[in-house]
Amino acid sequence: MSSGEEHPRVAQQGPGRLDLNQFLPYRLNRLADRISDELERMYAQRYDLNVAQWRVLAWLSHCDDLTAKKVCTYTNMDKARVSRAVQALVDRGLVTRTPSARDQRVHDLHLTPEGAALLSRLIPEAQDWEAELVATLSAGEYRDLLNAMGKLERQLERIG
Amino acid sequence: MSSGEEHPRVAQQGPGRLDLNQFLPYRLNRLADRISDELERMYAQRYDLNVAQWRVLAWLSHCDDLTAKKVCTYTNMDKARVSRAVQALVDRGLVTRTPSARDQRVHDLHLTPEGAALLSRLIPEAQDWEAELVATLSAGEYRDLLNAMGKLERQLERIG
DNA sequence: GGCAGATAGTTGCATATGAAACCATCCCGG
DNA sequence: CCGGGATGGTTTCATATGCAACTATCTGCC
Repeated sequence: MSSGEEHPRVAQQGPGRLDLNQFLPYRLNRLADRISDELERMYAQRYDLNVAQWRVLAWLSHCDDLTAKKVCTYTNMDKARVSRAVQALVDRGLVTRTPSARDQRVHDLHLTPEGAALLSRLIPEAQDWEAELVATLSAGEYRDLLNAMGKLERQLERIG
Repeated sequence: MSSGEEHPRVAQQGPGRLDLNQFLPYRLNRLADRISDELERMYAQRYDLNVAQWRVLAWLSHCDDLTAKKVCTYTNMDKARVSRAVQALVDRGLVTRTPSARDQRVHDLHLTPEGAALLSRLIPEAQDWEAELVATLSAGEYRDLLNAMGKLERQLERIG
């Protein structure tokens, strides 16, 4: 760790050169990846959940009457990925999937008591960890950050 | 697209509930993923590059005398992934990999003229796209955003 | 000099993922 | 009604990835 340079020697700027540290997509990705890695370790080690499963559970805690399709749109995950995550959660008895009375194609997803119990342990841990992460930001900085991210997401919809 | 609700009905908050839209790791990941998806489409369609390959190229444009190890530490990518990305770039004649005179274990990476030419077309496109993305942010908001992200990264090092 | 451990990089293997094909159900126009 | 799409969801298949084992080289210590 102390052997190599922590920061690269930067070549002169200019056309055909890209300063990645000023390139938002790169910075955002690096940060998100590192955060994701940390949380993933937490879910995986203690609860044997992968990211997709965690997201499904989190949405189930967040809003009632969920379906796989909704999870796809909310989380931007592929429907195959969601399907497999839900399957794993059903197999573990954390979630129920029942065909909707209205539309037999749709399956309503719900937490089982076991799933709710697991979440009631996991969520506080995740929130504590997040609190520690953002401890260096003031309340205003935190608000501005979420705000800027919201603007970027809306701009993405416009561009894409 | 217009059929489903864009925003989920949110259940009551409380213990055991998690509002994902206020949960920074989730928000950050979703934003980074969406941006990444867009850029990936751009690299892939027009230049037949995947993300790992693009990152290696970008670092090569950014600083001279690079090695696979440095790419690993800078980008947080697995060394196998970097190795395969470099291999692909060498096969395509975009990058050279020569054993270092000092240490036969390390390989110096350099752009070929072809690689530099490709970057000189790709980088402006990426920058234009980024400019469009952040067009909704004021200069101050943009600076604050990068600043907050820097703080989070430093805090991550402390925590992890 | 020479062995023990570290380090750069590659390769083999198991798994996670996305795209596309597929199935079942629903909806709509005639 | 009923036939052609659309839609929710699953499965199949190819690929990308991470981990671990491995090779080759280097470094330090005796």
